[in-house]
Amino acid sequence: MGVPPRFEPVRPVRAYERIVEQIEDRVYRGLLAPGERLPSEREMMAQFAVSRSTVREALRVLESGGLVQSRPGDPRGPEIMPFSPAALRKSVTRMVQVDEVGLGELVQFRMLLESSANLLAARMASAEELDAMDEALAAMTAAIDRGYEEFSRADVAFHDTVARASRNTLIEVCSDVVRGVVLGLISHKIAHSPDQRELMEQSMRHHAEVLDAVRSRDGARASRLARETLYAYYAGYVSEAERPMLRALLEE
Amino acid sequence: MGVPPRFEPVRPVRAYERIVEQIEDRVYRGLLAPGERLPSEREMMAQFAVSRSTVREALRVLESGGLVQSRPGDPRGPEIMPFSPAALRKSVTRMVQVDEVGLGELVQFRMLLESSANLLAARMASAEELDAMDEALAAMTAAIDRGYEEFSRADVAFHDTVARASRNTLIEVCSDVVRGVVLGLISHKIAHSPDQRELMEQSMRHHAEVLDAVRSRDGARASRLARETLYAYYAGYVSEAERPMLRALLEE
DNA sequence: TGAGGATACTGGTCAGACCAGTCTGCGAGA
DNA sequence: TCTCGCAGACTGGTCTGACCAGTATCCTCA
Repeated sequence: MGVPPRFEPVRPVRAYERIVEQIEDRVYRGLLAPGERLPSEREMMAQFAVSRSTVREALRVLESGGLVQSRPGDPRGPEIMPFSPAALRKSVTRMVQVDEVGLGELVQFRMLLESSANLLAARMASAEELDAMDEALAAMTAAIDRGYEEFSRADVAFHDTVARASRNTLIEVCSDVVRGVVLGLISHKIAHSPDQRELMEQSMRHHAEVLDAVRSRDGARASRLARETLYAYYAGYVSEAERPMLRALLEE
Repeated sequence: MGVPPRFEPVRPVRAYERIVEQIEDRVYRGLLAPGERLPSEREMMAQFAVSRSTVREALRVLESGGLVQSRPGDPRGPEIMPFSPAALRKSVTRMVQVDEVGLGELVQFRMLLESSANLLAARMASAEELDAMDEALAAMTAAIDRGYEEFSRADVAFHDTVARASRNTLIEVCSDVVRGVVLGLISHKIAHSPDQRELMEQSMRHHAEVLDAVRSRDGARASRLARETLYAYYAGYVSEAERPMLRALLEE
């Protein structure tokens, strides 16, 4: 039953890291809420008993993580920010940029997320949430004449409404992030597509079907629709080699 | 068809951000590969024509994003790091810490990820990958007598093998991250549980079943097993109010 | 009462310095 | 000839002190 002695590699702990930890900890424990302010750099330098450069390095790290934001000239000091998926988005974007994941994997992941979101929405959505979906769909219909840019915004809003109805913040945020990255990869292709209007109308029909399935509480159908729709919409942009992995999510 | 003039809020661009961008860009375009080195701070300060503090702030941001790593005394300069899910993990951990998501949502998300991973593994796993799963399962059996710590490690390895067989890096990484966060939240409860051994043996049986389903290419069963197993294992740690959302993923 | 500017702050950047640590290469000893 | 050990030239981490361009505030003056 002897547990072998497992040692962890040690890294020198730098002063600015300790500062980051202290501030993170305070935020995590709710002692520092979004909207509240940190002391000014010069005051923190006194409180932490370090130089201003050290304080600033800590602030840069916190800022890059989206936890705080500094604005020059603001006498109230750096602001604690509410959670934002920006950091997540950046991580995923990075994975894509370094070719750690390809478009096929992204689309597959999105199929997985949206099919689950639809399933859960069909099973848990409240009457108000169903109404919100109605409105979002109407907004899409209205936007179809105002160009792809506007339509895309309305489209995103619809997906957001459904994702929110899934009652799972993680699904909501991840859907948002992955959708954003996918669109970033191919939006230029869509924007230059000759049959834009056809694409929009097709998209409309699909979304109407999804809403119908959600409204009639048919989770299985809503879930399947998400996968089929995404496949129909994106398979053309995915390399032949990656398409089988998308199809693997269709059958069942 | 008039697109309303959409302006974006402007933020002052700071010098260190431009440095971060330049380096990120070089990494994304493959001009700077993992293992390669950045010039020393003093040399970058000359190349970018800024002061060392500015270079250092840029390096801190890159380092907090896991892109580079500095080690004092290393004459080769900061190292470009391979992709690591650490940044993702931190984002998710942060969401959990600020109560943006609860244990229920985490477990639900994990059910979703692992059920998909199992499904895909059943449909795509190669013979080698099946063998690797066999080995991982054997390692678990062997670890059961060596305490929870060791067993848990083997357990993680098994899940990793399955996730890898799904052929989707995003699923693999997210599973890893979410599993880690969940375990971080409740591992102390398990470690102090009186019926540890019973838990481990139950876990073994479940994993054997999963492997069986994957081997016989029964994706639907492998997928369902993941959801059921996770529910059985974790529902007890989830608040009553959140349990229905887990059960919503069980039926079908 | 209202508009104006002085003031005291803020963060962003710079310059130059010291320290502890690591790596390298040279030379002394075997 | 080979090995060991030490000196030096680097590295990053931190500090001090300074300047600048902004912003918020308040106080004065019309």
